[in-house]
Amino acid sequence: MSNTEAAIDEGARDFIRNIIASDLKDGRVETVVTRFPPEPNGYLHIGHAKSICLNFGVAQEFGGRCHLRLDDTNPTKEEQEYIESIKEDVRWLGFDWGEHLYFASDNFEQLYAWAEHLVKEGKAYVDDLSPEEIREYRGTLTEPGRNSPHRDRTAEENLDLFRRMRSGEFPDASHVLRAKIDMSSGNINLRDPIIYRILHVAHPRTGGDWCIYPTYDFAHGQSDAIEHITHSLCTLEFADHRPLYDWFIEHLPVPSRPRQYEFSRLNLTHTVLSKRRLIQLVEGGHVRGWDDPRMPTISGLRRRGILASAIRDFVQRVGITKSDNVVELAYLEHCARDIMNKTAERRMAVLNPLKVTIENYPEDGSEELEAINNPNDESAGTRLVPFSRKLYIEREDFMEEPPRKFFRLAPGREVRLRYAYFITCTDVIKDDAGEVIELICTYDPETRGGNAPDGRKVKGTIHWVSVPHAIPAEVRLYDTLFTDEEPPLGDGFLKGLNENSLTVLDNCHVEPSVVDVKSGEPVQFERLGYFARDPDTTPGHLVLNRTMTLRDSWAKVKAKG
RNA sequence: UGGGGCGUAGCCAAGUGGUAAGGCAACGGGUUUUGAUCCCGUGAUUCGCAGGUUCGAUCCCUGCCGCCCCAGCCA
Repeated sequence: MSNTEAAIDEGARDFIRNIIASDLKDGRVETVVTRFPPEPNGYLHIGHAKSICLNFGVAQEFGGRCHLRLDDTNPTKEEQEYIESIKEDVRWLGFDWGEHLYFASDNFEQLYAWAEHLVKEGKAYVDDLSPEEIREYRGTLTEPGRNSPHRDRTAEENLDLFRRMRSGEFPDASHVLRAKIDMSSGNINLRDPIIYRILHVAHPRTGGDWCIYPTYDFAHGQSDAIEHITHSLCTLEFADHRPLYDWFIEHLPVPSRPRQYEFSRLNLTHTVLSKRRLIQLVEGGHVRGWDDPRMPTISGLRRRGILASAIRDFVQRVGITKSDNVVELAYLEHCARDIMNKTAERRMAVLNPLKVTIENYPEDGSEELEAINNPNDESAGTRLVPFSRKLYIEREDFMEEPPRKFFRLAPGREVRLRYAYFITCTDVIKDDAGEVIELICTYDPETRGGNAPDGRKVKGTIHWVSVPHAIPAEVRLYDTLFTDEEPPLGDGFLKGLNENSLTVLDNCHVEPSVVDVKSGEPVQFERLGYFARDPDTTPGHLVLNRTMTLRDSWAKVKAKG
């Protein structure tokens, strides 16, 4: 049995895959063709990742194909920069559209011809009502609309007017082309929807060729039909448009009959997932750009260090349904950690240094100790980490007056330095302000590698970096972009911004091998979390992003007191 | 008060007539040279509510309640 046959047979995972499997089984569809149709008016975010994984995933599973189509029908909002970022993000997520890169604007001539077809059939008319009048005539949610006084123009008159719209004779907003459907429909999309508007604006791809542009409703379904899309998957807010989508397919001589299915969009706690609001964060300078590691954009998550496989896993686990949902950020974090735990190599780094001198270690001595790169993957091998008399340890790993259950270093207490030796704190040096600035310790040479031949145990193991070998680094720590699970609604959402979403640490020290860390390949700093090289890194200045902390049960113990 | 969609544990989500999968979170416990990972254990007498059909209903019927979307010449 082929993979495709298996996919058809398998109890599919969601209602859309069920529909596709049965369409394939019944022979209603021979090859499944889907498409991911973003508008190039902003960067893609994790909500789009859900749609990308669905569309490309379904095509893969059922042996079909998925197109990338840019829905570029509104030149007032769209830009080339966004087109490039969309392609990059889809590719990075691991999907390939092959030869099938399309633009709605590729179809402008055909769409225009179809619009004329509707006009000739008496199914569309040119209206010269003002935007305000059109709104008034449309009625409300509970009251039907009224027919426009221009609704009954002859086909000849409409054709003439429509052609003059195209030729540029009229100013913006003076005329529109409307489908003639039903002004009293309970579905407002059917109250003679506008299908062409005049926009004297240059288009990123067609330049100055057009001054009239089709609306989403008129361009989308027909583009689907032209590309022979079989299953047009979109989010729930388009469900109301489906009758209109079907109306055009029925009344136009289109080459295929795609069907639209809707699923619910993804929502995540502690962030916002609408382009309108994301663009405000960028343009208002509340973040450092679309790819700021705090952003839920694909580019932000990538820069943060989150792996594409983690995003795919997350999206798959969350599932596809029609119910409204708000997924906890913790779920994404779990997926991110899960894959990094298995793949990320381990290193040591000290973020908030406290100096330690090993009194009984040779003055100018040093040595290299073997450390395991990934305890979950033996094939990752080992590396050598330099050790010497002067070390940095984490400030948090020492307490002068430790509470119960604190297993780390304290005066007179012995702990293990990971992969190195047992050390005992013998003295604490403070500055004039009483601040601890250095620890004097002794080490037990018998414990090299971290085990005592006499079988004695220590309660704690802490990480360290050798002072003379340390590489300085800037480390950026991130917290949620918004303080609360659900940011305030509407334009007030900026008030919910977390003031502490970014912390920059500029006195960090990492073991020498960290300079080889490649961007896009996060490493785990033992006991601290996962970190990825930031593109701000320069030859003399290493910049790291904390992708994700490790789970921290000590934090819970500490919180309880 | 029009049209469309949805309501299964804190969150996500299977199941759709035979007596409530799974994941995340949380909480216990074990292993551990990362207080990580890993492993084990703990949750719905109940599926928005109320009636009805049935030997039997989360699943079928009726009514009600709640939430989301739609009145851009945005997508």
